[in-house]
Amino acid sequence: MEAIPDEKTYTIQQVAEEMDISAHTLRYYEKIGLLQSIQRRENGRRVYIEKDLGWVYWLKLLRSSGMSISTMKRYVEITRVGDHTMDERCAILEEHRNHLRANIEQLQICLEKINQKVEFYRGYEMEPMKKNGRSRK
Amino acid sequence: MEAIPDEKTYTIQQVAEEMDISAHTLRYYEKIGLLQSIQRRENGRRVYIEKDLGWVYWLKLLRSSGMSISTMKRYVEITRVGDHTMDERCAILEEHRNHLRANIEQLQICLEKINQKVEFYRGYEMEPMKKNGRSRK
DNA sequence: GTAAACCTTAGAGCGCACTTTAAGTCAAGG
DNA sequence: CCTTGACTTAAAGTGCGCTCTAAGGTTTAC
Repeated sequence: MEAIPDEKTYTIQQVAEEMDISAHTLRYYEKIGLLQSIQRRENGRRVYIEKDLGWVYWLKLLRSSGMSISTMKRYVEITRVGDHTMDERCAILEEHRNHLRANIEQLQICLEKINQKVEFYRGYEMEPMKKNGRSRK
Repeated sequence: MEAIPDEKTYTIQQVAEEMDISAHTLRYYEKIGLLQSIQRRENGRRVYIEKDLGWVYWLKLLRSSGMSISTMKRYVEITRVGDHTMDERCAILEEHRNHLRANIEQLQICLEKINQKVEFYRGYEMEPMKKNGRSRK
């Protein structure tokens, strides 16, 4: 699979440290099919190459942006089978992007309301008069 | 506890619908102490008033912005005991706000990278030449 | 009257994403 | 040789935040 003869390789611990992910999680991701074709030494130990680190990076990014494991699995699987799945890959990312945008927007609204509350408390500290009601909607 | 004589009241289902939260979750929140002093009818059924809806709204907001149940509990408990806990309440909100801001920033970075990927796919669809590598860091 | 709809409780179950455990293999250092 | 420590596996366990179930009580509509 690899054409490059002397590519830099990594042990599971090295990947864990470099990519800031636990070795447990790396094995877990491989087991459930998120990381595929991780090479092994003769003794069975995992050998990671740059391409694998690239995947770890990308998977971490998708996870941390809220994509579910099952969606990531779908993405990985169709990426594996060839270039003819570009359309669906794109569609998955676009849908995720929409969720993400909505999510960010929602969080920004929350942030504003929390800010308002903090300011209310700050005002109260200055001048404790009467507690006013909460507004909603 | 209530001075207003004819305040509008709500059943658990009405609250569930109006606030878009399940009746199960309302009971659960009450059980774990997030919703306090919900009144009851003679037959034991819950009666919610505006103030309670205000709390539901606020709790939903905190949850959806990523505050943990246990932090919300702390917030609720100190709010209950009186105005001398304003400082701690404010501190809780400020810390949460910091997390939230960091979180939003992180998500925006993710969004950008996903956008880049989408654009790469789009470019590929136009002109499928050679698959390039993933960049990281 | 009686069936359907809605409420109550305590407690069990679930889905997700890990995280840990147990039991074993292997390689290097002293 | 023996210990140490990093690795392997399958499988069990964990924590969170609900979500559902079971068994029963009450209210409303016909």
